[in-house]
This record gives sequence, C-alpha cells and structure tokens, in this order.
Amino acid sequence: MTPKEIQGLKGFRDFFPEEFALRQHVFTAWRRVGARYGFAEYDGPPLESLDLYTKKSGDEIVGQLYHFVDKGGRPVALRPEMTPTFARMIASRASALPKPIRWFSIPQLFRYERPQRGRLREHFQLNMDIVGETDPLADAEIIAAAIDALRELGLDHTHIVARISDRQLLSAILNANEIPAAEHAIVFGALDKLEKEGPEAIRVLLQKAGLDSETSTRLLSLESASVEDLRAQYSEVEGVRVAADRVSTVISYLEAGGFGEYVRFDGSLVRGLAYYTGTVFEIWERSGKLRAVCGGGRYDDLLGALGGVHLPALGFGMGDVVLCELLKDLDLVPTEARRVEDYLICVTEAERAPALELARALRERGRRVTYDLRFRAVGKQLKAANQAGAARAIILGPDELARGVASVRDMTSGEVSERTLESLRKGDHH
RNA sequence: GUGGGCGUAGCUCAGUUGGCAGAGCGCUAGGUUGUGGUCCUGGAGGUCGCGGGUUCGAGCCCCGUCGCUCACCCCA
Repeated sequence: MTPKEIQGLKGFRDFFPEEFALRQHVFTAWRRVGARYGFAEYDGPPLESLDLYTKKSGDEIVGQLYHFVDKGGRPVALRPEMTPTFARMIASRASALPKPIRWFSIPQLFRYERPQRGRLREHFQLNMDIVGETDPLADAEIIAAAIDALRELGLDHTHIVARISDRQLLSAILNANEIPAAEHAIVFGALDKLEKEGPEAIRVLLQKAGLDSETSTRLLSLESASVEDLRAQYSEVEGVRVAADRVSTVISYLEAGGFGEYVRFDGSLVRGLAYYTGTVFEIWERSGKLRAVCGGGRYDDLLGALGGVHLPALGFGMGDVVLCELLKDLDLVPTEARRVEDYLICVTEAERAPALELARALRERGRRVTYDLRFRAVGKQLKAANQAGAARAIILGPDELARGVASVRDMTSGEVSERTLESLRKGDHH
C-alpha cells in the first residue's frame, strides 16, 4: 500500500498462517494418498538449465519461462513444469529402478504470464507418474489416484467429474473424416473450446478451418457420444476400434474400483500439451465455472525424447490454486486446529520457576504449551489464554503450590478443578 | 500481447453540489492489584496508490503513471 514498502512480486503469494494452514491441509492430504497408492515422493531443483526446457520440450512453454543468466554465465530457468526434471531423473537411473516406477512430487512451479483467477506466476502442483507399464490398468490407477487426491479433501462425485478420452481415438476419427493431418491441431484447438463456448461458436471455427457442415456436426456430436456409439459409427476403422477398446477398458477398471460415478467418457476432450499419446483426462468441478483442477494422460514417447530412455509413462498434474478456490467455494476449508492445549498462568512472579518446570514436563510429553512472556494480572493472562485458543488454563498460585496442586480451568466449559502437579507432569487420568 | 473494472486504516467499506479524514471488525491499554469470552471507556494506526494539472480550496474534477483484479490470447 505505502509506496516505500517493497511489495511482493506480481503473481506470487505470501502465505499468512491461515493460508499456510490450508496449504498444509492440501499437501498432507496429497501425501496420504500418494502413500496409500504406494508412490514414493521425490523432488528436484527449482532452478534448471534453460536447455532442459528449450531443447526438446513443447515450444509453448518457452515464451513464458522465468529465465536469466547466472553469475557463471549459464542460462538458467525456474522450472515451469516437473516433467523434464522427472524425465532426467528417471533416465539417469532407468536401468536400476524396478518397474513400474511410481513416484510423486509437490513442486513449486513458475511461469511468467499475466495472473488471473486460478492462475498465478507460481503455484504448487501434485505430480504423480507411473513409468514402465503400458497396460490400461496403469491408466486406471493414475486416474483413481487423482480422484482420491480430491476425495481426500472432501470432494465427491457431486462436485467433480473426470472426463476421459484417448488422444489416438480423436486422431483416428479425424483421419476417418478425411481431415488432413495438418488441420488436426486447429480442430483439436476448436474442440478444446467446446465446453466453454458452446457448439454454435465451435461450428463456426470448424467451418473456418475448411470442414463441411456434415463433418462439423459429426465432430460436435463427440461430446455426447458414448464409446459404443463411436465404435459402431466407425466400426470399419481400426484405429478407432483399438483406441475405443482401450478407453472402455480403462473406464471399466475405474468402475470396478468404485469410481464409476466420478468418470465420464468425453470424446471431445483435448489436452493442450502435444506430447500425449494415449489416454488423456481432466478433472473438472461439475459446474465448469473454474478451469480444470487436474489434467494428465499417457506420454509413451516423451521420456525417450527428453531423457533418451524409451519407457512408457503416464501421469497427471494437479495445481493448488484452482483447488483451493474450489475448496473455499464449497466451504471445505477446515477450521483452524487448536494451536495451544495448555496455557500456564502464574498468580505471582514466585510461581515462574515451577511453571517453567511444568511447561518443560508437559512439552516433553508432546503437549502444546504456552504462557505469558511477561508478568501480568491473572485476568489478563486468562484473556490471553482465551485468545490463544487454549483448551485449558493451568493456574499456579502460592496457595496451590504450597499443597503441590494447580487449578485447572477448562476453557470451554469454564469448570475449575484441582490437579496435583505430579499428575499434570505425568499426564495421569486425564 | 489485447480489452474492461477497481485503488481511502491490518480487513470490509462509507465519504453528499469540491469545504476539518470516517465507521464496523481487528489490534492495544484500562475498568483498583487470584479467574477469560459479554459489556463499557480510552489509544495507536491513513502523504486518500504515485506524479502533475484545474481551483481560494481536491479523497472527489482532468491528464499521466504504477498497482490490483476480471476476461481474452495461451496454457498448468
């Protein structure tokens, strides 16, 4: 506010205790799910050689990198995504790691672009990946983990839905409609906007791309078509059959695993990143007001391109910004946990030494203990105890001390009882 | 990169035709010295984003600028 103050950078966040608590809430939920699916956590450096992103990765990212030349003259960049680092790490130990590799990470990622709702210049993202397995069960497993990462935070099938498709399915359908390969990217781009802008706007885009009205109608029907519809419609096209079989296998595994209400086939789904080779999916809040909360898919060629090891892989990224917006909208942010259990109060300064001794004993037992850092009237100390959210106040005065006891006030009920110092120290019958 | 909206206390915001800078919440200190929450009283805290212009006088009008925000582009 004051111009003399140095403000935080645009698009970067300060985490005040309240916000940090939410962040921790999300991270610990993600870690629980990662552990539950047998994934190991890893991390890499937030600063990487610029080459890692410019050489082989998708060109889209490069224009939005935070990059500079370091003091040694090396071009470096803050990581905009985790996959290149992941690929390098996998490649360096590829032959030593038992497959399939199941790893997850919660990196902070950086991108230089204009901030807006649900998108900043920095965010944290849960990345989960499986390497070394082509079976569709791996695809179902990674999608299930993504859904559970959200369920763990209180979201259920009434809030979210996973849209699932297959990159090759859409390619095969475009080929079957005799759309030249050069036009695919444009058509992908148009279909990507379908959810947001509605069929009429997309029809205009498709026809601008040179598609006739019949073909446009067929493509627009993808959004509502079932896998069976497509299999019937393109029964003579092998590419469609193979991809359709794969998608329905993935979905049937998810249904068997109890995720049926969370998943929906959506043939019009397109993921922006070009490196996906098979299953693609996105998880959306049902109303569609926010952007996707999670996206991922299979990228069987990417590790070869980036790291030189030819291993099939798949994974997803789930950002914290949109997710936290969603949790707030749905009132799923937990209230602050009790910070303090015991608040120690001295009636006179003479009780300080025994109070410190008691504090130490209680803290040794893992209790959260605090007290006034300067001597004040008992009323003030109780006020402070209340403000600190203490569960109980332990009052030490000359009278009690002479008898080896303390007055313990339950801050919720207001009830006061006497406890011996010995039992407080040991934590007996509480 | 393009276009809209908004900048007044830590937060949410009032501020009339241009005439002494405000409220609520929060913070803090008291309400006679061994018992919190409620209540009462006081206090701190603002170059009205910044710079220029118009005017006797600008939070208010004009110009510029910076910041925030939403959308587009693109994408996570």
